[in-house]
Amino acid sequence: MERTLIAELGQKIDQTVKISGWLHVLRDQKSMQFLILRDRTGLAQVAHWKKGNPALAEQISTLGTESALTCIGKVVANKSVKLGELEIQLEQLVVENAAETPLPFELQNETLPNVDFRMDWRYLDLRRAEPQLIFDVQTTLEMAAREYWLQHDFVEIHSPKIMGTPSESGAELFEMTYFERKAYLAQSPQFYKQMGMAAGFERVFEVGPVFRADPSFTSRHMTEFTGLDFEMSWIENHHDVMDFIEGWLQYIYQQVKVKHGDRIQEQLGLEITVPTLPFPRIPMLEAIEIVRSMGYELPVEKTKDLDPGGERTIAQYVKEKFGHDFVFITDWPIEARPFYHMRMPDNPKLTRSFDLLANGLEICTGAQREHRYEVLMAQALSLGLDPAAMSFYMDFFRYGCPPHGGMGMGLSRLLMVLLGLPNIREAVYLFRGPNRLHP
RNA sequence: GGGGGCGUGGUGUAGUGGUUGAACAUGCGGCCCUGUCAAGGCCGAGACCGCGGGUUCGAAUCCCGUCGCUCCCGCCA
Repeated sequence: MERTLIAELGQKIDQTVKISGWLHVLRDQKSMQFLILRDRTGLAQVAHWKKGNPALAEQISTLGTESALTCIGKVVANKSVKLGELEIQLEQLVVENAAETPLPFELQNETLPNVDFRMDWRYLDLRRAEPQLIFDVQTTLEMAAREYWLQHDFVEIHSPKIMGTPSESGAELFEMTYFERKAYLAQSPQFYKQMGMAAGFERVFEVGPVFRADPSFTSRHMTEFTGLDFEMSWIENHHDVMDFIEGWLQYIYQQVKVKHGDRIQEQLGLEITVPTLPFPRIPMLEAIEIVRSMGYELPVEKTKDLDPGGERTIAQYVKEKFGHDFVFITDWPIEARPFYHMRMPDNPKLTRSFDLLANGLEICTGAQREHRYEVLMAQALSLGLDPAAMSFYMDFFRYGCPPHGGMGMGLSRLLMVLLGLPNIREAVYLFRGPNRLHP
């Protein structure tokens, strides 16, 4: 017999069906047993009259909640049943995998164990409705991101995550043994995305793992995460990149709202707001002034960028002044940016770069890249870098590399902001942090 | 790397110096209940209060150390 999904039971009244799922609740009474079964589409009541089959009744009594079951029985309409006004009269039960009792924690309780304990039992934690929604949303988010990229002629790439030389700073790299040599886990696809520009792909994107060896203990950092990256050629400046990001994010929000808006409202009490275009853009030095004028005290050493409190303050300003949840902080001073960011032609102290804050959280960094070989070389040298150590990268700019720019965004950070999640651990399938390598 | 907070039955909490009552919720086990549906009722098991040391007549409670978790800062996505 073919399996029927619980959501489809309404169309099967008076038919005998097979449903499979987890024992959500067992109500074991004197003469009746009610098994609430849960599959990915919903909950349904399975009823069993004990006297009809005492041996089966005894077996049911031993079942622990969360056991994996298959039930065969007749679907009957019954107005008094609160779950869809129908129930299944149990005829046959297959215990596919009994759950031991007690469970490590109660999945359906209002109060949940702390995050760390739930991470130990993540597969059980994920059975709850909220995580199921989160990952349905993530799937839609990634799908929408891809669709938008494809509609705009991007090529998908998969760059290597094992690197022979540290890219960029080198401080936050995981080192590994690679046969007889040392190698590093990529902390960004940055250089390889840019190679796509030198390769004439014109527009590339990548969705892939990113590794950071930072011992960061916060609610928004991980040592391994999924990066959403793209790079595009023939731009005028960094505003072209921001223009693209806006449209891309708007499309993602629209898709999520259409597909999951009701569930998100129902389960998280959150109304998805599709952002309007354009997003506010504020140059960094102006942002610092605004934050100061609002009475926020930046740490004295912060003259070139904002601290997280400053970011939240500017986000609050933008929300009040423009009613917007997003803001681009643009034109960062060179001190706060890597050597490959292009500098302003009329002000070499500033770069053609930006960060994107969403509800005060940094979710994205981007820039126009310096594509002129001599200029790039000079910028690297002026920051004390050794271009020879990354000659493969410098070579990209020797034989006709177009002007280009792009950005990198954290998938889980975006999901966090989108769904108002308090901790990035809730927004990732399996969390990796300085103290978390299992499961 | 720096700082704050927390650590009590499986889980979530209460208790913050005093007599063997460490409580509550939930889960677990048993019994009861004519179909339940956030089911309900009764009974029961389950914690030497993270670990080590100290102060005190007396420590879950105060102090020191240590480990674990968590949040903030730094760093970033």
